[in-house]
Amino acid sequence: MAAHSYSIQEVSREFELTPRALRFYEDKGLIAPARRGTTRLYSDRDRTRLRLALRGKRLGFSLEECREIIDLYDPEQPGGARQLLRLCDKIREHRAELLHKLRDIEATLGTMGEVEARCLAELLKIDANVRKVGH
Amino acid sequence: MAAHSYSIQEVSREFELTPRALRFYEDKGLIAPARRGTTRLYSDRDRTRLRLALRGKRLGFSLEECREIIDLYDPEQPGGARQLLRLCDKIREHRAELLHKLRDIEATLGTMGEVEARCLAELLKIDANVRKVGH
DNA sequence: CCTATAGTTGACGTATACGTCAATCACGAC
DNA sequence: GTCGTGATTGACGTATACGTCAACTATAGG
Repeated sequence: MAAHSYSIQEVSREFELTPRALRFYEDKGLIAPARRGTTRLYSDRDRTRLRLALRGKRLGFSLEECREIIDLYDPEQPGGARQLLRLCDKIREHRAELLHKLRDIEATLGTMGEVEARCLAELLKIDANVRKVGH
Repeated sequence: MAAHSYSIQEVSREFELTPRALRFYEDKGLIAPARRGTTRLYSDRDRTRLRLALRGKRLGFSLEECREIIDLYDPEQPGGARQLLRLCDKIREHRAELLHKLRDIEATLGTMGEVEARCLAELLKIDANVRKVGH
C-alpha cells in the first residue's frame, strides 16, 4: 500500500523546523526515516513521533527525555511481563512530573489573574482621574 | 524591622541549587540580593522571585523569559497607563502560551492513560496464560 | 594575631540544541 | 551530457545554563 512519504523539506515546513534540526533529532534517535538511496523519506510514523517530540519540548523536556517518552508510546516492543511492568513504572513517573507541571501552570495562571485584576483596577483609577480632572 | 535575610548557602540548600547557579541567575537579572560588604544577603523577595523562576524553568521557559515573567508579577513599576496596558498584553501572551502547554499536558496524559491501559491488559493476558499453563 | 570557614570574582570547561557554511552527491529536464 | 535543484555529510560556530577550579577576601572564634 505504498504509504505516502515526505521529503525533508516538506516535513521541515510542516513542523517549522530546519532540515538541520530534523537530522539532529535523527542523530538523537527521535526519528529514523527510511532512505531511498541516501535521501530521507519521512513516514507518518516519523511525523507522529515528531509531533510528540515537539510536544515534549514545549513542556520543557530534553530531547533525550522526549525520546524516552515517545519510545514508550510507540506501539512496539511489547516485550515480556518484566518489560511491561517497567513501562508502567515509567508511565507513572512521567505522569507525576506532568501533574507537577500542571500544578505549576495553574499556580502561574492564578497569579497572572491577580496581577491582571490589579492592573485593570489601576487603569480604571487613572481613567476616572482623567475624566474628573479633564472635565 | 530588619527583615530576616539568608546566606547563599542557606538559599542554595533550600532550592537545591548551587551557589554558582544563584550567582548566574543574578547575572541574568533574575534576583538582586543585597550586600553586606561583598557578601550576598538574600531576602524573602529574592526567595519569592527564585520560586517563580524555578516554576518557569520547570515549564520550559528560558531564564530570560522567566525574568520577564517575574518582573511582571513583582509588585513594582506600576508606571503609567501605557505601561499598564503593555503589562496586560504581556499577561495575555503568557496566558496563551500557558494554556497551550496545558493542552499539551492533557493530551500527553490522555495518551499515557491509553498506553497504560493496553499495558495492564497485556499483563493480565500473560498472567492468565501463566495460571492456565502452570496449573 | 591566626586559623578555619564561608564567600567572592574571574576564567575556562561542558552538555544541550541547534545554525551556518562548504563540499559533494543524486536526479529529472532539456 | 550538463545544468539546476534538492539532498547529504562533515566541520565548525553559537546561545543557554550552568560546573569546576583557582586565587583571594572577609569574618568570627580561640
